[in-house]
Amino acid sequence: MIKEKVVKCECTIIHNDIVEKTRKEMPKDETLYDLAEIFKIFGDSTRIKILYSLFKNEMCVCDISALIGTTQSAISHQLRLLKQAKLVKYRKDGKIVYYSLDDSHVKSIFNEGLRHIEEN
Amino acid sequence: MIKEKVVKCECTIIHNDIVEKTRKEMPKDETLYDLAEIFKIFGDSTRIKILYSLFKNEMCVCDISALIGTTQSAISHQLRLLKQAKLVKYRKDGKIVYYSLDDSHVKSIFNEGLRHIEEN
DNA sequence: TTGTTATATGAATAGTTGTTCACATGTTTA
DNA sequence: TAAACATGTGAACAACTATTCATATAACAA
Repeated sequence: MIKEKVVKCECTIIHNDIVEKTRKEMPKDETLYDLAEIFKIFGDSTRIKILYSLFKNEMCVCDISALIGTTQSAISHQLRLLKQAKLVKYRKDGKIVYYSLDDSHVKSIFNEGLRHIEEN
Repeated sequence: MIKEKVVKCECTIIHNDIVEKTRKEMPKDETLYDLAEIFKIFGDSTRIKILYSLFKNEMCVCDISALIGTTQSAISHQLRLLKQAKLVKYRKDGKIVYYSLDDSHVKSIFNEGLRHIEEN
């Protein structure tokens, strides 16, 4: 016996019109990937805490780790990701590095998220 | 030799006033965790695509997998997560299950995210 | 210069997660 | 009833990720 099961498309398109209509309305794949990338950044409580820390004041790495209660190293690693995502910026003053928010949408995105939580 | 290095707090709080002020303004930890959980859900392109699929019409599992180009099984697993996060709801019609959006904030959150992308 | 402090970073590790595969469940149809 | 079909789900696996540890870098202080 060569093959016991017939290989078949496991899925039948039931509502072809809706599928095609929706396909045309979808943003292009690249956009959706980028969108997922940004939310992936927000999907970690350490990073959320870092961003919240910076809502009103700039802070140095040391301050942030003390505030959040995590290793300086861990914070530094996460700040690198936030930098890459253009969510924070920094300025150096001697050996101290001050980080601050670099995006105006973070607050509104967080607020929308909070509203979802509150309703559930 | 028992210990070569002296264990020390690796971090000095430099700006104690800012740290304390910020600590008081932070949402409580539980809220921040919940917030991260929601964004974690949005942080996957398959789930983003599913949610976008449902922006204008309800769709059955088969339609969604055909549209997105992923296994029915993978879609089904992801729909479970979206259900748990109360982002989608469903209705059954015979053996067909129709899914639809169950949250009014998804669109505005996505739009804010898109605005961030457009600026970078 | 030497020691100290603030921050960055590579490597290793443990934990998490998305997909696949095989199969179960439940519904419809012949 | 048996076969076909839509969907759900547990287990396994591969890929990814957050933290830790050790150490590097760079600026300052003595």
